Amino acid sequence: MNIDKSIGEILRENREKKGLLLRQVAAKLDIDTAILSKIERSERKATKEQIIKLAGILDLKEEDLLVHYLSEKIVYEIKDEELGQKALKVAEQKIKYINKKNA
Amino acid sequence: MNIDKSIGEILRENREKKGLLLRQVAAKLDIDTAILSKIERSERKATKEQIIKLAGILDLKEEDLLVHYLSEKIVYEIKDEELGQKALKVAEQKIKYINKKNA
DNA sequence: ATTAATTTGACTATCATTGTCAAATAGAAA
DNA sequence: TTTCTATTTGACAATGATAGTCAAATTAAT
Repeated sequence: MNIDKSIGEILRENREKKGLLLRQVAAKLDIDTAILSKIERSERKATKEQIIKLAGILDLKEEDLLVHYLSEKIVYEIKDEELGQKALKVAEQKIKYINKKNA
Repeated sequence: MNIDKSIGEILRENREKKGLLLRQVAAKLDIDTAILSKIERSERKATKEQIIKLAGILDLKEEDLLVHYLSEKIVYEIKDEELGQKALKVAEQKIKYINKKNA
């Protein structure tokens, strides 16, 4: 998994690799070109539905793209927090605990 | 760290341990009693500022309470996600990467 | 049975997010 | 250059989520 690239960069690279225009991809997503431009430059966040559609349009593995997307949302939420790293570790434990309980 | 208790439960336990009423604590937070009641029963989320104040009012370690609070927000964000656990791990790597870069 | 404390639910206010649109800029091709 | 197309920018509107108030209903303690 590409830890060092933003999801926006990945989307742009793959769109260009396929020779598609912002306009064309935006049309398939049923949004304005401006938004997709912003998503690719990390100025806006995509929605989950858009990510799923983009995986289809750009022939990317949906699961990978979603993991990337979700992890970016998590990072965004704690990026300015002193205690972010600690909170992440505790969150992991909590999730494990919840999953165990519901197993 | 108390993985198995919600932050609401911790707040309630410690409020009662100190013999304080919802009304009294809510007044110090400058919010309606109803909200604090909901926070303690996990029906609403507190704000970061409220958590900080509560640590002071209830003599809890601010850092611990904040870590609990942040981790709960993270868990909330991915609790319904199939890929939540994977995303968490990737988020950790990304944070490490970011911190290394800014070191 | 009263009184005080908490809970519930309907409602409002505020704020973040998602989107549109049009104008500005950048890039290619003539 | 000019011209045409693609992308970017920024102001604005619509929507949705979050925080809050208030009053009535419920629960618990005297």
